[in-house]
Amino acid sequence: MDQPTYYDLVYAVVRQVPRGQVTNYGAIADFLALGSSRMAGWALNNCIHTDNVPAHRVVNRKGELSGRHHFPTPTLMQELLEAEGVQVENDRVMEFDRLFWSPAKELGDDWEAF
DNA sequence: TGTTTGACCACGG
DNA sequence: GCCGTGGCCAAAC
Repeated sequence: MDQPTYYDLVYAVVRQVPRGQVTNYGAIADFLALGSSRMAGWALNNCIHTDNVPAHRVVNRKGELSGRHHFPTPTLMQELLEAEGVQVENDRVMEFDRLFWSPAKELGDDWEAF
């Protein structure tokens, strides 16, 4: 395969994000011990080659839809979130603190089992 | 093979 | 509370 292992881990974590909730790059990077949040972004950048990865549920630490421009259409990310009941305004997730989903907190440190 | 960039984050001013 | 800088790792040029 032409994709490194941690890419699959990022995809798997993103797939575990419940509908109607969101997470951020830092949480994923820290949970997978990638070493830097940018790796999460790089992995998500490659997710365009992979299906079943709800990348619209991944935003930056401010709750902004930083990756919307990488979607097929800039508005698709917001559309998907709103379709799941997440209020999005001015390209930012409303009540982001309440909708935030932490993999380390929900899945636990001994995840890895997939 | 060295430099630049990237869907970021934390810290300091 | 906003802006600039550093750090982090990997891939593209």
